[in-house]
Amino acid sequence: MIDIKLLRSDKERFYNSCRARGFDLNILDEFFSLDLKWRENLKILNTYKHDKNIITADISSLVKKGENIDNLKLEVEKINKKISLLEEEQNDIESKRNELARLIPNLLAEDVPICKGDENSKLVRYVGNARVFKDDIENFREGSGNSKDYTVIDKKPVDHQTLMEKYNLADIERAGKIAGSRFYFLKNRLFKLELALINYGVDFLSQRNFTVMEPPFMINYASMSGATDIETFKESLYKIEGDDLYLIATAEHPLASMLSGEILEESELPLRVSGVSPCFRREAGAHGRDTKGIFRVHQFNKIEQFIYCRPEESWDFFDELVKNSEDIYKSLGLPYRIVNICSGDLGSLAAKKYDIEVWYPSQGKFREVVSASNDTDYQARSLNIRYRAKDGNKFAHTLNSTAIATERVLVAIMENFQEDDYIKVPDVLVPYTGFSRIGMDDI
RNA sequence: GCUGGGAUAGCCUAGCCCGGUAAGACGGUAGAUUCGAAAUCUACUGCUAGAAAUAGCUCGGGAGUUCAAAUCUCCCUCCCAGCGCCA
Repeated sequence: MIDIKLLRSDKERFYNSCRARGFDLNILDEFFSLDLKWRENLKILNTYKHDKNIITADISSLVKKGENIDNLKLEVEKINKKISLLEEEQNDIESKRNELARLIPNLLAEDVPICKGDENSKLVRYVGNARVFKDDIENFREGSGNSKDYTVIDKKPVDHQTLMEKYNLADIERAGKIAGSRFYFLKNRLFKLELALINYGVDFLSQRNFTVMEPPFMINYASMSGATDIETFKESLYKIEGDDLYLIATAEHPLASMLSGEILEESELPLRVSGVSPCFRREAGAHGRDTKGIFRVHQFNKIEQFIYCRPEESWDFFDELVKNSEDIYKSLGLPYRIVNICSGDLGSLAAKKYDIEVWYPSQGKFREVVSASNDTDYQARSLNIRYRAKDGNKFAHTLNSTAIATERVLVAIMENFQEDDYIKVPDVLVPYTGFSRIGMDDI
């Protein structure tokens, strides 16, 4: 949620930011007209209530003296009628106004590239040495800023669903039978590789001062609505029938709402927490995209980084989050690029977002594996997360970033490290898997 | 799931039975005092509207009774104790 006082006092900034995002400016106009009416009504309402308070105080003293109060009662009754009439209108205006306010997105950071659609995000850097199929060279060079760090391969790389079939690593069909499309059974060494990835990620973040934890996989409406936006409710979230519970779409949701309503000591900040959880997503807007395999599924596992910090430090911690994630992909030996996501493609909570995209040889494309956002005070305000500063309580800043979305990374490992009759396991994972290859009939 | 107890401001706590301006410690900020600090004293110390004076709101959440609700009634959430069930 944006700062309503700031919105009133610095309209131009919000109009510019919203325009760059392609946000409907009529919503801002409507907000301001409702807010004006709300403030006018509030003034009137308060004078009514003041009048009433004076009379009830009189009644109180008359009652003590044992005198008659019937006339005053009638007067209060009249005022009460006026109050309840106006209050009804005011509540209506207030809830409409607040609903609109909740739609207004965070202010953009200054270095966010401006764009209308999606394809104007800016390359930050490319790192690694990608295996690029000879027909995909142009794609690669365009996506990597004309990098020369790649190796051409003449044989078309096999896609992950074929590899999973070949080495007996998943059962998509039966998952479809019992749950529907976009589900999977992970089997054998692919499943063990996932466990290894999770353990590796947990150790990795633990060494970088994150408190690692397993959060609740379901949270209530109040927490969810504070942690995310309307769009996510519509597109992503599963609701539990009969209970006030939603399945989390990322560990960010419980990690953010964990401290809702709390006031932190300044000395506790920064607070680095990490959550490992399954993520449940309806993928309502993704019909027909990435329908094969385990690339885009309704349930996947993810290790998430989350930081609460003081406002003046949040951009440093944004860099820290990106570096942590980047180091993970470097250590796995996966070629990736980092992209500064442009204004039109940014979620409403984020002031700025970097994606890390790994090269997928069979697709001949960089695809997202990490999303790192600085939500500044937007999320903290919705969740009422403050810290005690010298000059009063202030909203903290919150940041989040994927560390490892395991299914996406499994696909990347299979595709990037495929050999003719096995898949090579990244060296850093071998201590966790106990095997260095995935081949035929391996168990 | 059952029975009982509880939730008051940053924190601790009074008020509840018996309805009438939410009292008091602690902590925090500023000032006085001091060479400086401690101690002491004074003021301020939630939210909303307002340039301000000021006014309104605020006792876990919601509804009701009443001229008037922290206080009475009903519903809900969470915490504690005991019992029951359970991986």
